[in-house]
Amino acid sequence: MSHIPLGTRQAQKQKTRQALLEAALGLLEEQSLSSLGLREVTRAVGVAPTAFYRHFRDTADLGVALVEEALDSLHTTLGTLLATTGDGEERISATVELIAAYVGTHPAHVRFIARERHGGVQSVRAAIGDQLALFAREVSDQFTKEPESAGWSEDDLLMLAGMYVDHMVMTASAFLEAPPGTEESVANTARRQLRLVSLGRAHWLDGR
Amino acid sequence: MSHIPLGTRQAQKQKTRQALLEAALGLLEEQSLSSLGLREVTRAVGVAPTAFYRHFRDTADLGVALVEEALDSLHTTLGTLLATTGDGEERISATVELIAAYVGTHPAHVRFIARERHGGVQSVRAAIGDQLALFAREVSDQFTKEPESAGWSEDDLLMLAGMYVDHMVMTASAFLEAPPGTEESVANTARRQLRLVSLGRAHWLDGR
DNA sequence: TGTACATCAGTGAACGCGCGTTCACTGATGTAC
DNA sequence: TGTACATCAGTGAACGCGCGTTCACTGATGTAC
Repeated sequence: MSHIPLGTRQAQKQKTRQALLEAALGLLEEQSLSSLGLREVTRAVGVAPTAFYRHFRDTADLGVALVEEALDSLHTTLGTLLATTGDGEERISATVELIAAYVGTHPAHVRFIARERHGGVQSVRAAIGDQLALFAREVSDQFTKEPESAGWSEDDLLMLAGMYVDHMVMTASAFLEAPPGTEESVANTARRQLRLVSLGRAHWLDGR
Repeated sequence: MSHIPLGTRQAQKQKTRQALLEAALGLLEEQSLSSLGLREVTRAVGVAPTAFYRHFRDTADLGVALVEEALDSLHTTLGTLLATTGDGEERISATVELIAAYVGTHPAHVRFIARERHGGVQSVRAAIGDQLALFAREVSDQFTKEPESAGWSEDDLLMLAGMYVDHMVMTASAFLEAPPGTEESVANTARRQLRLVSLGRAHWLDGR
């Protein structure tokens, strides 16, 4: 956030902190945060175990920091998505391609969020829940501005936004798990699901 | 499954095995399978750590057994759901109430499935994925028999069934996380989501 | 610019502890005759 | 029914190991004058 040039000492501290976060993210590819050890992380970075405490209270604390980092990058992507307008087929395709691209550039972040969303560490679960609720709120605010939402209650728009956010996380995770070569099938399913929700949205007020 | 009376020895072995599974399920309320220790489990049951090996190779193996147990009980519930017919509002309400009831009677199973579906243990993730795919297949077979599905491709029905299965798991998990007294709000959201999907289904073939 | 002192990110030794796994065992249950 | 032997679920001691945490430390960076 800050663009004030940091002193050498602070800059080095940030670098170590970032290295710890990245090492942890790597180690979390094949385990859950709940079993991640502080010594594993420092070993991967090449610092003494005790250096960990200069940055985080424990691995749960590091997890919360990872949530912020991961969802910050996702937030940027979401902004791109909301900026594009139009509802039809081309927007659906663009959305799915954006998700695929995000998974391509941030696979470890996606894995982390999908895994720890319902994971065994309460504080991390709460942090992810809060962030996703904020996303849903943003999506719903965008919906409010669209003509398709005329006549919708605030609650219903939030429900719809929540479905899109959930779908985005599920789809991102599906891309991640997809065996090489099957990504197009995941994309195809994701597009049809979005089409279905979009149709539901279009007829939501049909019976008044 | 078997109703042949077991010998005393085999019966006792089954009892211990069941106790290990139940103790593990309890311990998994506040951690992930990835960090569950074999000694924790045997300690909770009151047997020697080495007794564990008479039943499971390791905790991942126990996890796969838990998947089978958990999804077997869910399968029964799903059967009830598929047996009831009709599409409108009353079926939606019945579905959501059935999910709520299931969470009430099997909270630990729900937590386990939601947590480990994207969890850190590959074999367990695969087992859950396989079982949920089977569920989707069953739901889709049921859809095939319904008049509302006339004109639908097999793939599209499977996509729809998958959305229902995913929604069921997400809703069950939401009930679990819901602070006491807020269950009705979760139920209300779940019903509106089902209504949206149902509307999408009704208009799927509108443009041919 | 130079000097004296304060700060603090990272070190490394040490600790007690619980882990997973091995092994030879025990004693109740099961089986053959 | 009784006896002799086989099976095998659960035991308990022992092991080496990596864990999280504490503590006093070092030495580069930052600050006051």
